[in-house]
Amino acid sequence: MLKSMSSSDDHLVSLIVSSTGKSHLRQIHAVLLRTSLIRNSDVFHHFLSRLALSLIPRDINYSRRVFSQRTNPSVSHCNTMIRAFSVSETPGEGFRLFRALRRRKSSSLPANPLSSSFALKCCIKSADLLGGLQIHGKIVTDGFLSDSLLLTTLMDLYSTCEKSNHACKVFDEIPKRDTVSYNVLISCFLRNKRTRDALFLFDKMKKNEEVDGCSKPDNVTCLLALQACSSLGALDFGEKVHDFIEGNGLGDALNLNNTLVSMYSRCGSMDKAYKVFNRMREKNVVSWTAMISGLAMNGFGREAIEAFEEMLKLGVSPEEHTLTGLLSACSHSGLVDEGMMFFDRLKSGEFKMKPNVHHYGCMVDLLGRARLLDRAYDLIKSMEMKPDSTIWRTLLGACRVQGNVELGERVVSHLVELKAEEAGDYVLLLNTYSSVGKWEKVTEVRSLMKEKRLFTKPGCSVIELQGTVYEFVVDDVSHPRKEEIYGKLAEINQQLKIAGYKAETASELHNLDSEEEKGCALTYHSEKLAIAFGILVTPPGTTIRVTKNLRTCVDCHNFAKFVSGVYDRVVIVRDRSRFHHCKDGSCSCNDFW
DNA sequence: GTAGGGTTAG
Repeated sequence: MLKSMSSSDDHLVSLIVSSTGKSHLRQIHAVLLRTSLIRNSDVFHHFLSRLALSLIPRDINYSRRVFSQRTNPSVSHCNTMIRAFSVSETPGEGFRLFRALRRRKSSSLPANPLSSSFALKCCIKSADLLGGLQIHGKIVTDGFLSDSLLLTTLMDLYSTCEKSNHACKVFDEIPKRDTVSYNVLISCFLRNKRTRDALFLFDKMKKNEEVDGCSKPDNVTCLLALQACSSLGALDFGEKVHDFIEGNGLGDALNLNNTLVSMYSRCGSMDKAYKVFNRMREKNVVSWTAMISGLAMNGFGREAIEAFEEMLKLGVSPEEHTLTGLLSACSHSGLVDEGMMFFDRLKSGEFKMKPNVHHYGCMVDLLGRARLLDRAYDLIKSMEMKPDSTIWRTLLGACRVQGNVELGERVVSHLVELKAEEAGDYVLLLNTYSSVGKWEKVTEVRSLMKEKRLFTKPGCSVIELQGTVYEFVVDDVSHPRKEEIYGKLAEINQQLKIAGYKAETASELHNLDSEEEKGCALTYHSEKLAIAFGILVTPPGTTIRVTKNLRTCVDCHNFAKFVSGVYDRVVIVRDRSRFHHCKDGSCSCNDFW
């Protein structure tokens, strides 16, 4: 049966949907109440939708009031309200409304997949796993398990709640998986640190696409895959994604090109980053920032400054990220005067922004490297905003390098105050003590760490060979070729010793627990294992690229330098904060250890 | 326009 609507209702509806602003809607509301037209379900729904969803800024209180005045809301009315709550600051209310709706046994309101969908959105917004599990139960009893869209939303819920295994199970149950469901799972893997699984899935999509034709990677997939490559430093895989982008007509997408520039930089391949950047038909501030930050990370400080100046010349206004890249370029390349000059210009308002916590962080790093520790401390104290733990850690790192015990202790007390102490902080303090021979203090810190039950994060290094990513941890024995790898490492150690390499493990107490247990047994850091594996399985002359999750230590840094000379290989190690391009026995980095 | 799924470039 077609619903007939009188011409005046029609007029009213068009008035509602074209209404602008809250006062306008209030007037309409008054008319609706006066004429009793508010009782008309359709008219009411149009009004509620406009009020709850289209009006910007939204007024959830007004919507809630209007909704509660309705005596017999329909499923659609409830759905609109649940949806409104899902984008409000009180998503929990949406979930409660859903539960009330589904509990109303006496009512004849039918189960509706959209109710579940909007309620899931509410749970996603508030990361409410329990609520999500309840909705999942309802989806099963309501018989909605064949609804792919609904299941995709459910996956997103599990992803948000860090339950990637649940998300995988739901994915397996989706009757018809398409590009979006794959993308949700990939983003779930990225969010939950299952980066290698994300790449595996990208490959699977490409293969499946030939079979079913509806899971072809799109620009979102490529963006996610490139992010995965960036975080792993997986250059070969990144190039495969790049080829796919070019081969499928996505080569002009600005966001993809910007991400490509960033990916190549973060994989240590500045020439490829440059190539993409230069070929871009369209560039925005993000493109420039990606380039500047990439140059900074790889130790090309002067080039980063040149790029920044060229950007200004072209009339592109920098953003906060741009300045972060620029200042970090100065600090990483030891360009103290330049860094200070840019920071002064930033403070003067020339770039139409105020320095943020990241900008201050770069300056603390810069001053720390310039051995101006007290100035760095004063700078932190002068900040308008509250210094975060990262900024204190930067200073702590500088204290360790320069053996400044007194300031190091003070910095740790700030971290304690912030309730942000980590094992790594105490390791830095401990190393500061040991660098000046305060052994009783070293023991004290060790027992303090035990007392506080602080454990160091395991170091992990990855190396990619022909698109496959291999992962190593300290003293890794999980690799099938472990004997060969350890054999190779022993050989490398011998060769390096001849060349003058001396293991330097005393100053870096990176692996406290095992070191104590094993006495003086040899401990192999993950990056050494990864480098040895690379030497073992690649032909002579091949560049070795290793990515590490933590900062690399002095010893491994020296190890990489010597390997580059003795084995005539370019060794590129990316650690948590920068690149070490080692060639002919020396490193591009400016870190003075 | 009474409707629902993924991305937040640096």
